[in-house]
Amino acid sequence: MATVEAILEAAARILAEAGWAALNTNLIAKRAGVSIGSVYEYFPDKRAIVDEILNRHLARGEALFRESANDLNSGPQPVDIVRVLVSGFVTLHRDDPHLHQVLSSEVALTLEQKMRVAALRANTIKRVALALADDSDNPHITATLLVDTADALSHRWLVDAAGTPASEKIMTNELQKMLYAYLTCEP
Amino acid sequence: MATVEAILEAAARILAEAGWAALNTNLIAKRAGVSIGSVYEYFPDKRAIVDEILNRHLARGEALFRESANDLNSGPQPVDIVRVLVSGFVTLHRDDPHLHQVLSSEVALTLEQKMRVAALRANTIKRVALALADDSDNPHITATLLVDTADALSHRWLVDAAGTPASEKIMTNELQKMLYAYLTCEP
Amino acid sequence: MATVEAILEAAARILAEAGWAALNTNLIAKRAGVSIGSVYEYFPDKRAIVDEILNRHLARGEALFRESANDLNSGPQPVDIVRVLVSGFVTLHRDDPHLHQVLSSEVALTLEQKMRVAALRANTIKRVALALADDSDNPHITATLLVDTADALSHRWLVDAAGTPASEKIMTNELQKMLYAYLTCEP
Amino acid sequence: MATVEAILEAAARILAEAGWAALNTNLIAKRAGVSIGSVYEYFPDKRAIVDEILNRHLARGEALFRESANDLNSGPQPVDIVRVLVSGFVTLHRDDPHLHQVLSSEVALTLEQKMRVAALRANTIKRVALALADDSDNPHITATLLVDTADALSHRWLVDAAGTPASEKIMTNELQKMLYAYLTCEP
DNA sequence: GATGAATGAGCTTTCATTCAT
DNA sequence: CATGAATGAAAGCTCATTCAT
Repeated sequence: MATVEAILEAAARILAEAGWAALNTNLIAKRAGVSIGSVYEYFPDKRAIVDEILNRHLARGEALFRESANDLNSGPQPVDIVRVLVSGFVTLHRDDPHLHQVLSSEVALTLEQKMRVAALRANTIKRVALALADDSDNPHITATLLVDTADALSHRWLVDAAGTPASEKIMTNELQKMLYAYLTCEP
Repeated sequence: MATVEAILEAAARILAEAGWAALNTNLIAKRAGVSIGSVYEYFPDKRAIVDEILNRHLARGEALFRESANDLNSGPQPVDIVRVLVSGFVTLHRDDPHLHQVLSSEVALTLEQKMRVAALRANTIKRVALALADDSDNPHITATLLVDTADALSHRWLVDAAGTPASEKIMTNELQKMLYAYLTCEP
Repeated sequence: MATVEAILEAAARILAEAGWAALNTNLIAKRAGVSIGSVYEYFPDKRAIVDEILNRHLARGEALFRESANDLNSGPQPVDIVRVLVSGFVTLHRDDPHLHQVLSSEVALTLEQKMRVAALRANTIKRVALALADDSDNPHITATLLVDTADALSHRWLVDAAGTPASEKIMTNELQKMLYAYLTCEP
Repeated sequence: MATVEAILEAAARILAEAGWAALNTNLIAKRAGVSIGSVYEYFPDKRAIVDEILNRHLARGEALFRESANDLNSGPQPVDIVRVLVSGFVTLHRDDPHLHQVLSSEVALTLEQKMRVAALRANTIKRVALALADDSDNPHITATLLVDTADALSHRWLVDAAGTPASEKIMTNELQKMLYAYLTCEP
C-alpha cells in the first residue's frame, strides 16, 4: 500500500541521511506526508518500522542466495565459485549503502534478526562447502573463510565506504584473486 | 581519578551487558556509585563518556600498531608479515568483546572518530605496504586486502561471535594460510 | 434497528467484560460487526452509546417502579411493603450484574443522569411513604430508610458480588426481616 | 516529603473537583507546582498516584476499625454495637466526601485493592459477629446486615450526597433505630 | 568538589472523530 | 446509508541536564 511504502521510504531516508538518533515517529510521518495516526495504523510501534526495513534487506539477501546457488550446480571450478560469491555480495551491498551502513552500525538487532542473519550465513557456507567438495580437505572451514571474507570486504568497501585505494572493479578483482589463491595454491 | 574510572567502567559494563539503548546517565551514576552531579563534574555530557571509552580502544589499537610496526623492520618475509598482522588484530579484538560488539554495531561514531579510525587503518596499510615492497606489484592494494581481511575476520570471529566452525586457533591459522597464499602464489 | 442494537450490545459486553478503560469506539465497531463510520451514523459520540445503555437501565427501573406501585395500592400491610420493595430491587439488580457493576463504579454520570436517578429514588420513596401513612410517625424518613437499604444491600450482594455469607434467598429474607422489624417494633 | 504531598493533594483536588476524566499527569504537576519530571520521580506511573490516595483512605478505614474494635470489648449491649458501628462509618465517610464520591464511582479498583476492601469488610463483620454472640442465632449473617447497612447508608447520605429528607443527625439516628430494631425485636 | 531533587523538552502512543468514496 | 483509511489533539512518560545546598 502507498501509505506503508511512504512510511518505510521516509524512515529509510531519515536513517540513511541522519542516523538512528534522528529517527522519530513524528518526523517519519511528516517526511512520509501522512499523519502520525497513519503510522500507527500500519505499524504497532516505532521498532516495527525499522524491522520491516531490515526484513526486506534480509529477504533480498535470501533471494540473492537462492539465485546464486543455481550458478554453483554443475561441478563448478574454483574460479566460478569465487566469482559467484564475490559478485553476489557486491550486488547485495550495492543496494542503498548509506541506509545499510546505518542499519549495520547503529541499529541493535533483535535476537530473531540475529538468528535470521546467522541462518543466511550458515546456508551460504553450507552451499559453498558443497561446491568445494573436491577442492578442499575441510570444505566447511574453507567455505567459512571464503564467505566471511567476501561478505566483510565488499561490505567495507561499498557500505562503510572505507577509503579504497582503487576502483571498485579493481578491488573486487583483487578480492577474487585472494580467494582464488587460497583455494588453489599449495602452501 | 577513581571517580572517572568508576564512571567509565560503569558505562562500559552497561553497554556490554545491555546495549546502547539501556545506557543512561542516571544508571551510569548509580552503577558507578557516584551522584549524577559528579558525572557532570567530569564529563560535559553523556556522549563524552562514550567518546572516552571509544578513544581508549582506539589508543590501544594505535599502541598495538606501533609495537607491531617494530616487528616488521628488518626485511620481513611474507610469512612474518601475515603472522604479525593476524596476531595484532586478534590481540586487539580479544579485549572486552561484548563491549566492542556494542560499540561497533550500536554506537554511531562522530566524524572525528571516523577519521581517527580511518587514519589508524591507513597507517597500518601504509606500514604493511612498506614491508611488502618486494613482494607485490602494487603494495598498497595488496596491503589493503591483507589489513582489511585480518581486521574483518578476526572481528567477526572474536567480537561478533559469529558461529565459527572450529577453534579460534584453527580459524586464525586458516586466515594466515589464506593471506599467505594471496601473497605468494602465482596466479 | 439491528445496527443500533449490535452497537449497544457490543459496548455493553466490552464494559461488562473489560471495564470502562477498555471501551473504545473502534473496538465497539469491530465487536458489533459494523464499521466505525456506522457507529457515528447512529450515535453523535462515544458518550451517547454509554448514555443509551444507562438510559435503558433507568427505564427498566422506572417501569419496575410503576408495576410495583400497583402492588401497594389497597392498604398494604408492612409485610407487603417490605416484600414488594425488596423483590423489586432484587429483580432490578439481577439484570446483567457485571455490566451494572461497571456502570455504577466506573462510569461518571452526567448531571442529567444523576437527576433522573434522583427522581426515580424520590418517586419510589414518595410512593412507599404513601403506603406507610398509618405505620409511621414520619413516613418520608421511614420510607427513605426502607428504599435506600433495600437498594443498597441488594446492589451490594447481587451487583458488587461482595462475599455474601449465605444464599441470595437467605440474605434477602434477612433483609426483609430487618426492614420489617424497623417498621413494626416498638423501641 | 513536600513534593509527594503536593502531588497527592493536587491529584485529590482534581479528582474531587473535576473527576477521573479530567485527571492527567501534566495537570497534576501544574496544580502541584512541580514539574512533570518530579511527578515521575516519586510515582512510577499515573495509576500509582491514585493508588496512594486510595491506600490512604483504606488505611484510615483500617485504623478506624482497630479503634472501634476496642469499644466493643466488654460484653457490649446491642445499643452499643449499633452506635459504634454507625458512628464509625459516619466518621469514615465524612472525610473528603467529594473525593471519595469520585473514587467510589469512577475509579476502577485493582484486584489487590478490591481484596483489601473485602478484607476490611470481612474483619469488621467478624468483629461485630463476635460482639453479637449472645444476641443472634446466626451472628455472622446478622453482622453482615448490620455492617453493610451502616456502610451503605452512611455512604449514600454523606458521600453520594443523595438528597436526605432530614439532617444528618436525624438520619443517622434513624439508621441506628433500624439496626437496633433488627437486633432486638422478636418477629 | 559532591550531592541529588528538580527540571522540561521532546518522544511514543492512543483513540475519538471525519469524510471521500 | 455504509465504509474504513486517515487525521491530529492530547496524553503518558523518559532522561539528559542543571543548580542550590
